[in-house]
Amino acid sequence: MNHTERLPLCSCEITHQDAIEKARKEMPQEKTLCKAAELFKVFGDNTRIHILSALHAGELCVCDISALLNMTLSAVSHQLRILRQSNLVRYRKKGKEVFYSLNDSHVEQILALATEHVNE
Amino acid sequence: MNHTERLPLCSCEITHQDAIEKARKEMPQEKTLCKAAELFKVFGDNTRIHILSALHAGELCVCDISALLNMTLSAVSHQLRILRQSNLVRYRKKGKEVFYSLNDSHVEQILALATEHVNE
DNA sequence: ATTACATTTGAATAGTTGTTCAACTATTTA
DNA sequence: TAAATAGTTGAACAACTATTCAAATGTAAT
Repeated sequence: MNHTERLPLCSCEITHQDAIEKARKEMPQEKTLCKAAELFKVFGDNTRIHILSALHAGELCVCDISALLNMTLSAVSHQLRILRQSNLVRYRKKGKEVFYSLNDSHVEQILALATEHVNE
Repeated sequence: MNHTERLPLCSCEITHQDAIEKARKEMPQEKTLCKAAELFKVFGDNTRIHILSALHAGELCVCDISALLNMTLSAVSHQLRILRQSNLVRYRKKGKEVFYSLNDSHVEQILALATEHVNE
């Protein structure tokens, strides 16, 4: 018995092995896809995409974002932490204020492509 | 008393009104951002992004996808429903089989941009 | 030092989401 | 018509996530 054989979880008998092999070869490597999913997960939240979109116009302090989105400072700060951890934003401190800005030109491209898509 | 006045949820006194106004003017409209967030939410799942990536190589039946991702038919079918509802995939039936394929060239562009991003 | 204020953080909670399991369609074949 | 098979669907459960609240930082002004 060949223990390296994949045990298919589906009960299908008919699979198109050539098509499957083609897909397997052409797909990006596992790690890349996982990272991409993580990236999209960050974009896939209404608050965060509003923050990113706002920062596209220029840097803002946490208070500005809070006022702009009409959300509590705490909620905004929590989301900013996630954006920081994903390296999508950077920040600089000036006195008591913290100014955030976009960290990566990819962000703007991805945003632009998405808004283009949703506008058909 | 002006009831149209926004009640800021943050306790900040210092906001940069000009920066806020600039952001407000330049941001896409609310509906667009929400739709974009919904789109990214769909991309932001490991299973779904694997499916989309696999379909980039060509159409596959549900059983193929199930075998390729080593997941149950049911789990795959549930995710395919979400992809269908988002108009990201289309399908054609042939006998008992259902073949899925990508529905939109934007999908491929967004995927490509994301993989480019995660590879620094 | 003390106060004031912008921001962060941790815990708690409510809501969302992905997978599984079992039952159900729909199509083909015998 | 009956059996077999590819796929779908709904309910249930576990895992995750966004917001709130309260408390804690850190910086500037008094």
